[in-house]
Amino acid sequence: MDEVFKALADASRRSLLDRLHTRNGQTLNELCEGLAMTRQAVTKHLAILEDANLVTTIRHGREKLHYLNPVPIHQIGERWIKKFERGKLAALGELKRQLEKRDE
Amino acid sequence: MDEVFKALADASRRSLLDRLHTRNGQTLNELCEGLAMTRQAVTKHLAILEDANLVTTIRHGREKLHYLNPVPIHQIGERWIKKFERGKLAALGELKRQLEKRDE
DNA sequence: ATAATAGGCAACCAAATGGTTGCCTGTCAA
DNA sequence: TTGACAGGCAACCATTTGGTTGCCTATTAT
Repeated sequence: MDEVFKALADASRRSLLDRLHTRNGQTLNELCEGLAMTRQAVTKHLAILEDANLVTTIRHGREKLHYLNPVPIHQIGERWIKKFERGKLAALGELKRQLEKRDE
Repeated sequence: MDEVFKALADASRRSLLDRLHTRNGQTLNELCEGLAMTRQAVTKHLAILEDANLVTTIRHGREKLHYLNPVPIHQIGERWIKKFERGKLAALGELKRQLEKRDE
């Protein structure tokens, strides 16, 4: 889980996920197009995404196709974010109370 | 949004949010209890959480109370994670197809 | 008044991060 | 078969990050 959060912390990596979300199964060079980064930098980002299991790759001849794996993202939502949904209203209510009694 | 992702990338910071989730409105020293970190390290983490608007503070005499703000977490879920929910099954189906034809 | 308590500020440090350049390997097409 | 293309490896670099120690300020309680 920690690896996923760390992988998602970088905007370049999130935009790579976005690119795979709009078109899945791209090669490294395709993913590089239009980015202000060298191919090697993108390789490193993709490696981090792969380690976090957010991207799966398949070699096909000399090409390496990259596929988005949405499962860890889904798990962050289910296992982590939902925990903070419960009691969200309660927390906000408490915060409001505190803010109101600030000038005591 | 980027600040929130960056703030959530660190396990210590996530555990501080957890602590505030179980008991809201704690002081700095309370949040330090039992952690293998100096008070100053915790201060820095809390500052990052505050910059990301994940924590709000209220001075009360010489004490500074820390309150969890669950809104940015909720937004990550709504604005970002949900985007990847759509088409999740499609993506997995495509991945499965690719994996199956791997041995051609 | 004064000591204890809660927190803030700043300098410093090692390690991790995000990026580069240079070169090498494997695969495909002419 | 040989050049072009897709990608991999490794060394190197600057900056950011997560942490420390030392000292200072403000508030509270005795």
